[in-house]
Amino acid sequence: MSGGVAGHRTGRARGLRKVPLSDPARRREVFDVVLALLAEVGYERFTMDLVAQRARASKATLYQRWPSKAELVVDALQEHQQVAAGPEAGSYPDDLRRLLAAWLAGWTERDRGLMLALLEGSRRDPEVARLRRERLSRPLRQAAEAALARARGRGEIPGQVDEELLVELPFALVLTHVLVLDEQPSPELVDRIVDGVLVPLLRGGPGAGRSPAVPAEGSARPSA
Amino acid sequence: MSGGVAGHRTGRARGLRKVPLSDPARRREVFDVVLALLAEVGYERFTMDLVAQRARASKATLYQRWPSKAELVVDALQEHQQVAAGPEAGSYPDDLRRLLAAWLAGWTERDRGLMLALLEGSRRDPEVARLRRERLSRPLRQAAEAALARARGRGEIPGQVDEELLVELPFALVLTHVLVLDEQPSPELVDRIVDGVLVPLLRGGPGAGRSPAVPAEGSARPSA
Amino acid sequence: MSGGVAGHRTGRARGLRKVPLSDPARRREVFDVVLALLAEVGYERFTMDLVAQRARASKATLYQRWPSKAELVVDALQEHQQVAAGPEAGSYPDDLRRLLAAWLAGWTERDRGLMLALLEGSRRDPEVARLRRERLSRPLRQAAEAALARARGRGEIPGQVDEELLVELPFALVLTHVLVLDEQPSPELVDRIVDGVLVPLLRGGPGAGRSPAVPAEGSARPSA
Amino acid sequence: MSGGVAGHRTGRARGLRKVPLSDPARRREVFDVVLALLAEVGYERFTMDLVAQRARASKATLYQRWPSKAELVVDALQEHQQVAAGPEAGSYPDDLRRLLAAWLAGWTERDRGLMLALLEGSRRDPEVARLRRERLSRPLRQAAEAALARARGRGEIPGQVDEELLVELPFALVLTHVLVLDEQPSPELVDRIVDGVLVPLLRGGPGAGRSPAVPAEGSARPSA
DNA sequence: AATGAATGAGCCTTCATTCAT
DNA sequence: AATGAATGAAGGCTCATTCAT
Repeated sequence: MSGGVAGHRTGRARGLRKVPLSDPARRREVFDVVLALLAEVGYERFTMDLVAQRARASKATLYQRWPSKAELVVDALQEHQQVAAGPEAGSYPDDLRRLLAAWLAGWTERDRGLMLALLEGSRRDPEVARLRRERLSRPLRQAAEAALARARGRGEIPGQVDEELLVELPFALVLTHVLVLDEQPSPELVDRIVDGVLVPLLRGGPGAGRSPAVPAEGSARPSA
Repeated sequence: MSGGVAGHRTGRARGLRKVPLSDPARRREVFDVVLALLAEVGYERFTMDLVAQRARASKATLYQRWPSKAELVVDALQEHQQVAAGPEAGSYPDDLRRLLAAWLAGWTERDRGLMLALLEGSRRDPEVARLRRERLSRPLRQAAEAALARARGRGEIPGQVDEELLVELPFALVLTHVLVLDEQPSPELVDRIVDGVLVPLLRGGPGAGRSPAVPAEGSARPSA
Repeated sequence: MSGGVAGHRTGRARGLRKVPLSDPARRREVFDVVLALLAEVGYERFTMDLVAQRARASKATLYQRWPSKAELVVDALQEHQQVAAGPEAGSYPDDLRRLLAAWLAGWTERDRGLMLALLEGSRRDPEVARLRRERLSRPLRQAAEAALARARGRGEIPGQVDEELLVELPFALVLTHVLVLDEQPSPELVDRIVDGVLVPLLRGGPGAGRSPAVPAEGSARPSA
Repeated sequence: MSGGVAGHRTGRARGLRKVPLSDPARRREVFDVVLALLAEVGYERFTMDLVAQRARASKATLYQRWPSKAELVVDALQEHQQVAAGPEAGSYPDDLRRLLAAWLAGWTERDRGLMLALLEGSRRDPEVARLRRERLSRPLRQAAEAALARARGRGEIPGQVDEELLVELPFALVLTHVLVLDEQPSPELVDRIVDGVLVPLLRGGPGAGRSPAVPAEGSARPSA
């Protein structure tokens, strides 16, 4: 009664014991379906029928565990959140490089769609909106702010720079690339953001921003 | 009472003269309803019934002018976009300040929702996606790139700066504030972006870069 | 203000004087459109919009002349009827051969569809049903009955033969081929009916049915 | 009165226990409604709403079992068809007499309408057309052709007779009476067809044709 | 606890018909 | 007399949710 969840399609016509939704693995299975669907079609076109079908459960069963579509979505989203581990490098740019890399590392194709679904669902369901803020924005922001604090301590931040925007900057750029430009975020993008924006931005300050590999301009690609 | 087969409905509830949709003012009226609705509920939950109701038209009438929901939306969006007139100030930061200010000037509460609806609709309808790129993103980007070209001509852009990201930067920050942080964009935000990010970013000055007149890349075209 | 109707599409963008529906040629033009449409899509899917579009008239104009879709259809059908000229040959089979040939001669692709439309429309509109009986069934039946009377006079009809069915026979076969088998009626079919059914049927009788070209069996094709 | 936002509708009007569509009897019930409706109004005016109403089911329920109107119609028609058991009498006329009697035996008033609906639906939906051919026309035709083969074996068919038309003949006459003449088919009609047409047609006897055992053409197969 | 089945309330789109010019 | 435009009433199909087993 727990066994490897085994979500394959290997002709499970009849001979599969029904796994209750109370089983954590089964739950995860459902969440996977939910997240995949959200990413694929967005919040509004996400239907309980689709979930039931793909998760090989009946809608009634789903409704027994989650009282509404909104709650199922929120619950799935909640579980999904992986808090980025706080990095600690020697300089703000490098801290950010790691932070962003860690953030993007967990991204699959679907997270791009999830991002959109999250924004879309926020309008319909305040709970989704809260989740968006708490789970997506805040942790990253906090990690970035911690890095900022360290940088400030080291005197890396020029006085003229708006610190709040500085923190938002990298995420804003990634978001724009993902949402508006339909791009899949890449490690190169991280480097371009750090070397092409953050480093120059911090240069004027006391700490006179040191930057590891400075690739002049454009879509630089430090080959090592 | 309760018999009566059909035929009641005391025509034209509020003494409103029938104004044809061909009338430009009436069209604008409908577009206003469409945009407001889009902003309120998003693309999927936007219904023709709602439009008809609010615009005091019949669905059939709407369908006479626009062959589908998608086309009505696209048409309304199209009409709505006012391309910001190309600013021309003495410095890149000031150019951008004007550009952003012009962009945000037309923003009402609803434009946040519109932005989201556009993103949402893009996934469902390729036509909406195309529109978003061509009519909404491109003009802004071009204006910003023109400003960049002039700045480059003046030697304002340090060589290390990633020019593409530089162009995206201000918009990305606005977008983030609007979409993710639920903020209404304000003139102060513009100033913070310009003074707290752009200016410091460009501080290195010409010396840090290369010769003043390098048209590097993009569709930049030095003023001749 | 009458001129050759000229129903071509030769770029009649603007420069075409509006021809009133009172003009007989214009009426015929409309009827042509109606009949073509009926044949193409049947009675139910026939729409006033389609008529208006193809006839380059406005629906309101059509409604001015014909108070309803049903009446337009009926009127068009009425005009369309060409009464088959009564033939007069030396024998019943030859009479029928001519009669059927004359009937089918006027058939175009569209008449097959019209036949169906007529049956379909009969259910909805009693007037169409009446038309069907009066205009389609009766004239043919009368011509055939006249031929039968002559044949009877000549002693061509064996006593055992059911005369009513004998009259219906050829039409029934044509109808079946057209409606049920989706075939376009051909001159060969007429010969097969006359030589392969009528002639043998009359053989036993006093007149001992003479038949011009007797092609043994199957889909005979008298080459001359 | 007139206030109340929603939620009235005193459930299940007539104390009808909810019987699932999976129940065969319930299915038959729905099919009865479908067939009756088709017969009454034809294919185009047949609506899912009407079916739902009369069958006391909800449209959504119907759509759960049948993915489209076309499929519901086809399914109902399919179930309805009872292939006439192959008769086997001593002579072709008697064989046909039985075949026709069996065919018409199941006919109710509504089958006339059904026939029309089938013809009508065939134009709109190829699936209906296929069904009509395969399920309705073919079985009859095959039974008739089998009878013909036996008759041929017995030397009943005069050589001059067009065998294909001979097979179609009785059905064509019935169809004409039913569809064009608005008659309800009666046992008398069968006798008139057999005695007044078939018998005289075959009177010439074997001598008029050729040797008794000529399997000429078609899918005829002399009884071993 | 899981599920097959049912359903009210829409949603997009179309059609015959009527107005106002 | 002709037409551009408007519209109530459907019609096919879908979705979140609830029953009954």
